[in-house]
Amino acid sequence: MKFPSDDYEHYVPPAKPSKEFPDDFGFVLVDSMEDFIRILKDNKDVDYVAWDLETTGLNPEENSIVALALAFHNKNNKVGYCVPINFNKGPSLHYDALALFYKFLRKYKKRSLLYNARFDMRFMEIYGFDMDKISVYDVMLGIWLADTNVKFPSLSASARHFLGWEMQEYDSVLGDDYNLWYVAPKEVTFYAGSDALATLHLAKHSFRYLKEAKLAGKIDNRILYPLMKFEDDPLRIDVKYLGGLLDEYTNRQSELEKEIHIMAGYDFNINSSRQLVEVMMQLGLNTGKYTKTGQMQTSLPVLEKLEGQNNHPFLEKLMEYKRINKSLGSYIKPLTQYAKESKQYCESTGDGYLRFAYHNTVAPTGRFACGSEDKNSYFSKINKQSIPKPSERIWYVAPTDEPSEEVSLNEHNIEGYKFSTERISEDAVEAFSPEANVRRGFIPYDDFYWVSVDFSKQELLIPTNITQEPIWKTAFKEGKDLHSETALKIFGEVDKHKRALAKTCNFGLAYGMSHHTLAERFDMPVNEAEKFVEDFKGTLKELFSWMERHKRKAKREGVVYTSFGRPRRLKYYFEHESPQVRAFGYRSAVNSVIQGTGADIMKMALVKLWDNLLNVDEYRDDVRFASMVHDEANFYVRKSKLLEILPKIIDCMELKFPQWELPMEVDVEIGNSWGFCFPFDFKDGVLTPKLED
DNA sequence: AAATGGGGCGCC
DNA sequence: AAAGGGCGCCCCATTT
Repeated sequence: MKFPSDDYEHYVPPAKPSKEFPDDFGFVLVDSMEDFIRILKDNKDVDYVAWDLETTGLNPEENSIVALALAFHNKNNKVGYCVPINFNKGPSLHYDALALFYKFLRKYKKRSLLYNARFDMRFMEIYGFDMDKISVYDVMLGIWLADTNVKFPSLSASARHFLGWEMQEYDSVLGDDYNLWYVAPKEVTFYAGSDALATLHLAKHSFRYLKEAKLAGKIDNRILYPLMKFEDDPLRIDVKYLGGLLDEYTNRQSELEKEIHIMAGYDFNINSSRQLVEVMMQLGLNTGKYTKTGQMQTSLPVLEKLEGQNNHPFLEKLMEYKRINKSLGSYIKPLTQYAKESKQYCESTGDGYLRFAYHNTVAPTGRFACGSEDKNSYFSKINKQSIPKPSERIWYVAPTDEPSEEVSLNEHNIEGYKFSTERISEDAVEAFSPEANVRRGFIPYDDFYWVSVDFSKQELLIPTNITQEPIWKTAFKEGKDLHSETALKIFGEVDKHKRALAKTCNFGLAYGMSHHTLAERFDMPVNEAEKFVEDFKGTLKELFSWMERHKRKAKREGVVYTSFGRPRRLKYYFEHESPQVRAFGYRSAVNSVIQGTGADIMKMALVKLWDNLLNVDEYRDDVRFASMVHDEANFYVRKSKLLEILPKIIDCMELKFPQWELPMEVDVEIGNSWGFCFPFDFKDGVLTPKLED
C-alpha cells in the first residue's frame, strides 16, 4: 500500500477558491531602470520582500536569469512586479537591475521571502551575489511543516490549497517557445508577478507552522545556505577505477546469464519477474510467497529462504546475478557515465566530478532525501545515500614509516599504520573488503584523507534519552554492548543467538515490528516469538511504558513531535477506516520521534560544523564537507592538518542537550577513499586503530 | 515516445 | 486482516 494514499486529506483544510485573485491584484512590468529605482525607493521601509527568479531552465551552470519577480509586504500587498533581466525581445534591464536589487536587500536589511530558496540563491550566487549576507526565509519550509506527509509542496499546489488561488501554468506561458527567453516580457508579467505574490501571501500561513516547529523549524531554515553549498561542491570520482569495476562486473554478469540460461534450457530475460517465475516453475522451484497481484515472489530474501530447503544450483547463480545486476545498473554504470559526462572530467587523470541533490521537504520525519532533480543535469541521477557497502573483512594492522597512501586495494597506509589483508600482525580491525567496492570510487583531493564520522548507535541512544529506560541507560553509561545486556536481562545468559534476537528486537521496536516478522526472520514458531516479545517488553519496562503513553497521546492529539519540535501529523491515519492504515499510524507515531529526532540532531551538527569550521577562512583550505548519509558525515581533510581538524569535527558533532543525560557520541573512520576507511580511536590528541576485541 | 505502477533492492 | 520506519532508482509491463 502507498502512504499517504491518493485520497489523502491535508492536515490543513483547503481554502475556498478565491474570487479576489487575480482581479483585485496589480501586475506591473518594470520596463526602465528609472521606474525600478523609484519602486525600490517607495518600498525602502517594508520589512519583507518576496521575490522569485524566472530562468531559462533549472541548471545554474547552463541556464540564465530572464526575470526577477517581486512583491513587497506593504499596505496593500497586492502588486506583483516583473523586472525583465534578459529577454530575446522587449525591454531588458540586465545585470544592473539585479545588482541594484541586491544592494537594496543589503542596505536596507530586507528579509527575503523565497519559495524553494536554494534554487534562487544558487542562481544569484552564480551571478556573483553573496547570499550568505542576505536574510532569507524559505516559505516552502513552513508550508511543508504544516503537513510533512505531503512531499515537496509546489508553489502552485500550495497557493491553491492555502489561498484558493489558481496559478497560471508554466506551459501556458511558454506556449510553443523553447524557453522563457523567447517569450515577450509582457506575457511573463502575470506569471512572474503572481509567483512573488503567492510567496508573499503564503508567508503568513508558513510562519505559523514554522513557529510551531520550534527549534526544528529554525534549523530547517538555518541550514539552507550551507546545504546549498554542500550540493554545489562536486565530489571527486575515480573514473578509471570504476571503469575497471564496470568491465569486471559486466563480464561476470554475462557469464552468469549464460549459466542461468543453460539451466533453464532456453534464453530469457532474467530481469523480467514474469519470465523468471515461468522458468522457476519449470525447475520446480517455488518460493511459496506471493505478491499482492498474485505473482510468485522472486526477491532475494525469499530466494535465500528457499535455498535453505532446496539446494538447487539455479538459486545460487540467480542470487549472484541479481546482486551484480543491481550494483551495475544502479551504481557502477551511472556513476561512471555521469562522471565522464561531467564538465570537469579529465581523461588523463580519470577524475570525474559529480554533484548530489539533497531534498529537505520530502521525508516526513525530517530526514534529507537524496536524488536527482527532474531534468536537471546539474545533479547526478544517483541516490548518494544508497551507494552499496561492500562486505566486511578483517584487516591486519602494524605501525609503518611509509607515507599515507593507498598502496594497493589490499594495502593502505594511514597515519603511521599499515592496514593489510595479509596477516602482518596480531592486531586487526574490521573494514570493507576490497571486492566489489563501489565506494572506492569516491576519492578525496590529493593530500587529503576521506574522513567519515558517524553518530554512535544513534537510533538506540535517542530512545534511551527520551524514555530513561534504565537497562539501556546503564549499558550506555558503562560502555557495555547494548544488545548483549538486553539479552542478559531477558534470558539471564547470553550467546550468539540470544544476542541476535535481542538486537533484532532492539532495532525492530523503533519500527513497530511484530512477533510474526520476528518468527519469520529467525525461523521459529510464532508462539515462541510471541513469548520472546512479551519477555522483551517485560524487561524494558520503562521503554514500553513510554511507548504506550506516547501512542495514546498521539491518538488523542493527532500529531507527534520530535524532541526538538518537528511535527508529524497522523490524524488522517488514526481515523482511517482501514485497520492497516491505523496500524501504520501507530508505528509512525513511535518511529517519527526516533528517526526525526536523529534528523534534527544531524542538521544541528551540520549547522555547527558550517559555522565553526567549514565556513571559517582559517580552515577553508584544509577541510571540506563531502557528503552525509543520515547519521554519518564525510569530509575531505588535509592530511597534514588532520590532528587539528578532527577534534573540531568531533566537537561539533558530539552535541549535548540539557534535557538529556547521555551526550551524542561519534565513531571515526579515516582512509584514502570512502571504500577504504579504517576505524580509529581518538584520545588525548592521539589516533590509534580501533582494534577488534 | 513518454508516463505510470509494481516489484525489487541499495542505504540508514 | 495484516504483520518493519524512512528514502530513490532500475527494470518490466502496460497505458496513453
